[in-house]
Amino acid sequence: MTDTVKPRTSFLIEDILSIKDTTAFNGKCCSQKIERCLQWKEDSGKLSERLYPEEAACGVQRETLGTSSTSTSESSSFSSPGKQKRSRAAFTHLQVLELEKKFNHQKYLSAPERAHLATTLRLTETQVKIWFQNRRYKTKRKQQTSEFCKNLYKTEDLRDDLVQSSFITSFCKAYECRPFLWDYSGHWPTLW
DNA sequence: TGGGTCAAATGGGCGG
DNA sequence: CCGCCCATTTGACCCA
Repeated sequence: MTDTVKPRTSFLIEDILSIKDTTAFNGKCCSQKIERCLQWKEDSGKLSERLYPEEAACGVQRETLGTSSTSTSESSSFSSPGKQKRSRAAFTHLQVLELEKKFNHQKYLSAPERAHLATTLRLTETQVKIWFQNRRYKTKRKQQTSEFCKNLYKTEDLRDDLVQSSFITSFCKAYECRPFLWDYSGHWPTLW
């Protein structure tokens, strides 16, 4: 895996505005989702099974996961036909703690290691894989942001100016959340 | 209760 | 085909 950083994507205003419209359920994905769902069940084994509402809408029944996902939303997500919601497991503190511990030790897991960790934490292999993926991305983004802000302070030489430095701090936070919204090609960063 | 934030999950693109 | 990165969506939670 390389660590090369792709150039930041530039978006047109229309692109940004259309983002919300791209999330409608796409029927074409159905068979693919069922496949994923079956993979999920395989991953889960005896420990737990979870199917997404979307798959359920395709004729597959859904069960709960052994993590602390709230049951209120679980039941409500099926009460309104036509509107499918995906469920989102909230990992327990212990699970996160163990994942973090492992991540601090190694950023990438081999398949056997992942399987072992998944069994230990009562998670699926997919969940562990995705968690590590997200964690690496988060780490990288944080690193990029701090690097970026360091340069910003340097170039603007505003370390002693309280008002402007607090502006930069706010900007850095905004940049970390949604870097694609900003254009930093000019003297000061501007929204696209 | 609405807005902000966090993080699990999705999906596209890519490389091995 | 699988795992990765990346960007994004979205459910859950928190707080003013």
